[in-house]
Amino acid sequence: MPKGAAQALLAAAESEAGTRGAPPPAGRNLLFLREEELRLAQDLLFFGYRDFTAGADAILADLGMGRAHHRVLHFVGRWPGITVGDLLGILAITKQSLGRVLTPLVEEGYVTQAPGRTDRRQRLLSLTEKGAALERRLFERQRETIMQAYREAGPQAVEGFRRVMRGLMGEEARAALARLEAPAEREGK
Amino acid sequence: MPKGAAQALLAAAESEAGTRGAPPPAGRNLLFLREEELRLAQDLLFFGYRDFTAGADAILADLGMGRAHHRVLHFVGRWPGITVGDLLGILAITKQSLGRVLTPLVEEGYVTQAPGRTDRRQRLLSLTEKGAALERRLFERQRETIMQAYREAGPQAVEGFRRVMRGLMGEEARAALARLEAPAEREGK
DNA sequence: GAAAATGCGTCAACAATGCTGACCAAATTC
DNA sequence: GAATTTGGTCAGCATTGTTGACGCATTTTC
Repeated sequence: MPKGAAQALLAAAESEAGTRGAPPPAGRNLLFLREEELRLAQDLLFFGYRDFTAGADAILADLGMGRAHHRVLHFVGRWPGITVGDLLGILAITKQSLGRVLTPLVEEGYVTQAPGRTDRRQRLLSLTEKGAALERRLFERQRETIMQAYREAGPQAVEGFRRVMRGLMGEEARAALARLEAPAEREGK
Repeated sequence: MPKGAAQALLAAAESEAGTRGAPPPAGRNLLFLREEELRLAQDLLFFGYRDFTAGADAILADLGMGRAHHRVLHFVGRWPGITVGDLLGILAITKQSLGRVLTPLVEEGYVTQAPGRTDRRQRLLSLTEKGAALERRLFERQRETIMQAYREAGPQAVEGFRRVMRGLMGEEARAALARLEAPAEREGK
């Protein structure tokens, strides 16, 4: 597909998507282009996500862990002192599924649990040094992948990537992300 | 970390990401900002991909299928007449894993197999009407998600999204994607 | 202060989707 | 005609998700 066509395609998609109102041409062909564009997004997400996770997966496999362990390490590292309930909310899995990876992580000394100060039923989760070290190792691996993609694409593309990815997320994920990005209000509220 | 700091962090990351050029401060701090930026990418990919697939997953669950079935429907639909070997290459899974979803899809009339014309060992895969109908239903569901994200983000962001996602992919995935996007040379080569 | 709700853990069973290893049949290639 | 390639299948295993049902400690509510 020549570059000009891609540009036209974008413009057409945009105009039909609805801001300005230049009446779209042909119609049938335009519909095809739009569909092709969206199918490309499916492809990109499949290949991109798979390869993004591949590096960390390899490290984890050596330790007898899986992607689920990484997620716990990632989000506990991102939000130290998080409660089990909040972690369940972020991951959107069941307590049993989380338990299967969290319990071993605690037993093997990657994660610590501390009783909540205001509510002693809670187990506030944090990474141990060992856990932080592993998380960092996994991060460094993914960092390479992301940095390369960011460098190749350029800063403007990065901003666009962020905007689109945010748009793909549902309400709950956006809320969770907002909380992750504003780590101020943990203890208080 | 006080709220102001988080704001400053985001702003700084933004300015470093690129357009305006106030020279970035400290350096140690700058390294930290870069890391935050990359961790955000991890978050975005996790939440975004999960929610992107959620809609189709729900439809599939009703039919007793999973994401793996969808992938087969998607890529067979995208490349009618694909051989089993090529499909294995695109999905990057084992023959056994593919067989577990492909065989039922054939048996239940979603996918047809035709012996290759030049090489009769091959089974050229295509969607039946039933298969195309299901694939379309799944596509329509994801289309909504993507279209909304694209609309919210704007055409420039879409281009950036594509560039970054491409950058995340490894060599093999890029090659596979290139073949998918240039569906001309199927039979011949 | 008793009752209800909440936070967390656990046992048991099941499903989807990866994997390895082994082996077979048909067709093609050398 | 032997070796290779393409595809299928059986058997077993691991990860990670699911329901459903309890149990315990603690907090909240009446």
